[in-house]
Amino acid sequence: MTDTLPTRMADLPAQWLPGEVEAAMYERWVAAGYFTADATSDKPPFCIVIPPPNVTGSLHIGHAFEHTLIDILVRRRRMQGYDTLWLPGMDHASIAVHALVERALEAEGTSRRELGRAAFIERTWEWKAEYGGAILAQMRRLGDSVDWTRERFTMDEGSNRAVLTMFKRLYDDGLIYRAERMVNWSPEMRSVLSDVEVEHKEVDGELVSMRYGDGEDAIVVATTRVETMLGDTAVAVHPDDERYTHLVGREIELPLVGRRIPVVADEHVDPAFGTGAVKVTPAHDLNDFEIGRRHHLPMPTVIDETGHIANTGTEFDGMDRFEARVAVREALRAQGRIVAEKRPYRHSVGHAQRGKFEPIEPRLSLQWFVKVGPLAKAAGDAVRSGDVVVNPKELEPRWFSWVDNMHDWCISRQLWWGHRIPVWYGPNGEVVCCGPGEQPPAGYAQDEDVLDTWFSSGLWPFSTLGWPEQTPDLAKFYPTSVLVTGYDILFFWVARMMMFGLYAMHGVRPFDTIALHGMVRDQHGKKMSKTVGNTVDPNLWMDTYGTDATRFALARVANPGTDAPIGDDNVAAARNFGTKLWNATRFALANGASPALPLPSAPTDADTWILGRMREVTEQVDALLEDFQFAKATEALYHFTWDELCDWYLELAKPQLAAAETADGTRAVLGHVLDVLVRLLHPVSPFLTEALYQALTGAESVVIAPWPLTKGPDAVGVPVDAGAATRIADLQKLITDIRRFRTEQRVPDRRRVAARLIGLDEAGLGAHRAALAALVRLDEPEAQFARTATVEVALSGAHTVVVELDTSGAIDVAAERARLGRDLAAARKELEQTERKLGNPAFVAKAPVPVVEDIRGRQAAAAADIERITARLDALPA
RNA sequence: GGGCGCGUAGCUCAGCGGGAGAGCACUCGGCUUACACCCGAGCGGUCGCAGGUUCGAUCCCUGCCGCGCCCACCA
Repeated sequence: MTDTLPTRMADLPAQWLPGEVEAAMYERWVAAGYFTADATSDKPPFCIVIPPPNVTGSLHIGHAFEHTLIDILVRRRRMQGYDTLWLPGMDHASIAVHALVERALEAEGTSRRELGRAAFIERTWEWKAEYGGAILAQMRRLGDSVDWTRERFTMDEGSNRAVLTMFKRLYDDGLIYRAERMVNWSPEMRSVLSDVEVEHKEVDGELVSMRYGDGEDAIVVATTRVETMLGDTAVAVHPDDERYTHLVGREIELPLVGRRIPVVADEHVDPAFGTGAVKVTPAHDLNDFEIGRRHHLPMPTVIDETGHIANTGTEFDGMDRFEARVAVREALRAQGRIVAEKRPYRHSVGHAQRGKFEPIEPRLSLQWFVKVGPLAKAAGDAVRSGDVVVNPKELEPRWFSWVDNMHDWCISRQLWWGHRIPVWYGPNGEVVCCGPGEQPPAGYAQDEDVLDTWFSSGLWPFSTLGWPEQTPDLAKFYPTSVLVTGYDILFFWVARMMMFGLYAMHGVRPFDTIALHGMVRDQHGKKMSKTVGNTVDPNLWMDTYGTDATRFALARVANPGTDAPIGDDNVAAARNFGTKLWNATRFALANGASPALPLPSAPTDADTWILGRMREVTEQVDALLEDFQFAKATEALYHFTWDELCDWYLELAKPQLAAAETADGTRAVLGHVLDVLVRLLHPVSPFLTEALYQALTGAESVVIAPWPLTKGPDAVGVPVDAGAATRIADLQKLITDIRRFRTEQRVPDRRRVAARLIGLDEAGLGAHRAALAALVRLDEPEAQFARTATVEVALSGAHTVVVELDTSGAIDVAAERARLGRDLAAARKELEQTERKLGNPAFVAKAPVPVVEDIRGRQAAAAADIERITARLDALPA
């Protein structure tokens, strides 16, 4: 036996292809230019734009998951003859980078403020270069077939031009404005956050009721943020609330501060909640801000940008907001003004999603906004009209609820890392917005703030293709084909790309399909988190089980829009699968299999059956991948390979290879099926399949091999032959039943048993005598044959094969009785069920004829089984 | 409060109108010349509960119980 594939079992206990082999393959693919797209070719385009991770310095499992799914799509399209372009843009993720760099600086004993703006930015570039290189290497290792030559960074020159162009256009169209609004303020970042960056979470707080005013003027209000009372400028009640009509319009004294504040009537107040009276802090609460606007109240800011009390003229100035909460409460208590306290009081508080997850502070401040109305409307309409498809469709309502109710988008950030807002202020209050190449008049000062990360990220589908230049890439690859991302990022990124794409590209969608995947979870379906310690490192999996196994395992749990639970066991199973395929191919090659051989003109049933299944599976996998059903496609390949090809065809092939008249045909079929299988598997497990494909075919690379077709002259496999399929199914049943008998009779696996097969020809299985003998270790009966046991197997078409065995000795009657007893019970259950149905006149009258016929057939078979098994039981010695 | 979804074998999940499935785990037997990362056989489920539609419901409808996620300015 000559192996053309090495047996790696001995030297590589963990995985088939060591990292160096994978790396060498990857280099070869890159050098051969397989990953390079050509905008001038006439091949159809397939383009995916994606942000690689570039923040933590290590490939996160979520990114490994997403990249695997994208690469599967891209590799399949490449094999189909598309010009594939997987364009990596580099995310600058300003807030996260800012937070991480600040932390790094803190560890070095310095700070952003000490460094100054220019030095901070320089330090950030260094930091990103350090981590960026590491992460790119890890992504290449994952096998991503990315065109790295077109890598774009969102803060490079081209990106800056795109951002400036976009900002200027929106500004000139009146879609960007500056206003003083209630914003989500992060005291830690000292920056504003957009609505989507705020995560509401239930926390145990306190609800404190306190009395404002005295005597007749007394009115009780409640709050969860006592410290904000320092900024109160009114108390509001419902206009129809008779309890308070006498107070409306009067002024009462604000405790601790001593300011006189009015009692106002406002529809917003719910008279049924609490006392029906609300304290109003217009500068630190959105509702209060609206009330303040309606009643022209002053709006003093009493919490500064660092989260400390300020400008109240009280002893609380300079106190942290949480310290002040306690201090103010106790001061009020000292005055006897605390009426009630509820603690703990569960309520929802907004937290900064990035950074340290601290509670955000609503705060009135001057910021830049994108007027989102017309943009969001277009984004909704694009999906409504079917121009853009959301997959899976169940997530569409989420999309609509978001884009149809979007608030204006706050785009300014008080950070130093990011695109700076291109607006300059003149000495006399002039405001100019400068586009690319434009210079502000001398003496003007640029706005200090930078843009939200998602402003530049929203431009990716076209900025990475060269926009605003009219490049060949842009002409060919826009709109891009599909956006693959997690549902968690639908609003952050996808919505922004959609709005900006439709706006900048004159109504042309940025992508045809939004394919949403779920989040990777641990093996128990729990969310992965660093604090719980259930995170997994894809690099560790690649070390332990190999890249292909890691990719296969990830794909195998990827159902659209659904979370993907995965653990070591899944990856080990995927590794085992690769091993199985590897060994099957070794066996085939050692026996001279080759796809170059002509398929046999007189195929056996097994040949016809496996070739028919090959075509079916190809059709299935192709359709499933087209529909982003990665898990099902992978599952189909797994079961075809293991349960059908390896467990049955390979075993049936052994006697065929031993017989001269079928040997060549078997070699051809084996070669053909493995060739197709390896090509179908390549998008999922690229490295393993490259090795196998080259060994099988001697061709240059599976990366550029044709994707298997099921139609036309190059269709793989053969059309399904029902006759062959039935005969193989019968053969399998026969073999399984005899094996079951052997196991239960404790006939040693290795021992050959003489057997007489009756009715084999009548059942159409005459040709399979040799296979049967080989697979269940039967010998031809000889002169001294003495039947000691009989196994009867009911097959299709009312055929029964009787197997008389000479087990040379008494059989275990009890075991045989138990086996037949189980069969009898099953048959009786079947008979009972079918008779119940057939006994129902309504069923016979109303059910479709084929269904009734099917039940009749099953009833007859069950009845025959019972008779046969009963007779067999009776014949057993007592 | 609104929206989406989920409760199926010990665990994680497919199936979604006519005979209960997979992977892992478990039991028993095997180093059978591709593979012990393996082979063979097996155990294991009133398909959350209650109604309804239907000849027929794990599958469709309604309600309930339990759970998850997203959105939402109620002090």
